[in-house]
Amino acid sequence: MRMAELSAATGVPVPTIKYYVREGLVPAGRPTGRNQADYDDGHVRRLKLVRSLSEYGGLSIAVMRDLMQRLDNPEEHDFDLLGAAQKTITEHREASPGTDRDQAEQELAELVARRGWRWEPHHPATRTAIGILASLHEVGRDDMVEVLDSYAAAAELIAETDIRLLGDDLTDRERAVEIVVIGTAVGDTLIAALRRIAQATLARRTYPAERAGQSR
Amino acid sequence: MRMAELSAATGVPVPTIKYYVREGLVPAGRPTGRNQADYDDGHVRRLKLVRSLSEYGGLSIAVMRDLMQRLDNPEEHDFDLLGAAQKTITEHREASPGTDRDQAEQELAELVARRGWRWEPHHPATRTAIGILASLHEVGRDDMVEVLDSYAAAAELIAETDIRLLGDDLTDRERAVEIVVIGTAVGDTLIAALRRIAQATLARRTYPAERAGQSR
DNA sequence: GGATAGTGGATAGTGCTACTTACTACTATC
DNA sequence: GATAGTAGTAAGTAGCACTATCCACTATCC
Repeated sequence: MRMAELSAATGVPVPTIKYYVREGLVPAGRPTGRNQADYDDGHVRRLKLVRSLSEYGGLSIAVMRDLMQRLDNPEEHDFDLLGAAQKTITEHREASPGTDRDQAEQELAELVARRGWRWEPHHPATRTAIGILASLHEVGRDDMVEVLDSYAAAAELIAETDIRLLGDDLTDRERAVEIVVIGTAVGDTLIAALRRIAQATLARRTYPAERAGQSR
Repeated sequence: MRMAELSAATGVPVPTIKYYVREGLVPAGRPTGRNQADYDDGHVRRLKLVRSLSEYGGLSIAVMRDLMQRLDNPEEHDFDLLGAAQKTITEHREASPGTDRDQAEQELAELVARRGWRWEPHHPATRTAIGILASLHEVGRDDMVEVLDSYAAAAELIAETDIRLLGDDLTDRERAVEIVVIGTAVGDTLIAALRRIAQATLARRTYPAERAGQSR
């Protein structure tokens, strides 16, 4: 397969493919001559993965490069790989200074204890959650912190599905990482979309007729 | 309150506040002289809202300007406002051409019917969900589409909490929009974070010891 | 009462990201 | 043998979210 065919098979413009190869997101083709190379289904697959992660997962080129280099490096242990993959796509944003993060941290720790989850204070997701809780207090939305348990129950339901999807077969590295990465990054967007659709329905049910939280 | 105090109260640098005022995200101060103006708690509050939405909600300046201008316009009907707010923060991304969107659309419509939700084919969240489903098929993750019902059940749980939070009192416009906007935008990130924390726990339970999907 | 730091308002510049364009020397194909 | 395409590389671009600099003016401290 030549580059034009690769481009046609994926819908990604040729210069963009060149850019991705340069950035290490997609492996180079197998050279067949001084200025000719051969691409295969693996390239098509990888390219579609990159597009999905970028379009629906919102991952940056730099994050994806990290991920793909880990994936292409056979030295990396499989289970570290999955954990690392999960952490890589969880960008940690520290709370703005001046915020009361201690109270938020304690609230989250208590929630984690109530649910019987593991408390991992340095996990980027933990740091993000703490930042959000602190931020919600700042903005005066303490009521949202109070219903945290409801959100946590839903999150656990989602996570159970995620783990079920991963299954037992972790022998295919590329496949396993794909499951984790797509499931997590694209899954976030999917869940957000489903949430909005459900919201629209429930809003109409709660505030019927012209009172509904819907235009028109 | 002068600009330096407003900056100190919110942690937002003075030039950034000026930029936000220029962009219409924050109303100008009440002028008290040729080059002096007065800011109050409303400005502090608005500034914190903007920061939260940007930092944790990932909203762009342009989207927030839209939102804030709606909020500051007394012509807008309250319930339209809420629906519009929800749609504004849901960026719709159309599927890349060449993808089989018809099949994905039908799958989603069936899911919506199974759950008794309203089918709103033009809602941006619907369009996004269709794009994701098509994309998942493209990447060969059909198994993820199969467990859609589990995700939808969790999404409904979240949406029920959202609506409960909104409550009955929709008289305070700014407050109601804040609830919807923060709840939705920041809530997405919060749920994503909780999901990852739950995943880490469940992964360890499913793949114990060194097999856990966690590095160290 | 005079130095100094700060003010609102405006324009221009910065750093970053994700591509695009343009170019070169070469090659497959009609 | 003309033409379109190829790999590889360097330079350019568009958009975003600020940030810096400037201006005439003003509040405040010593």
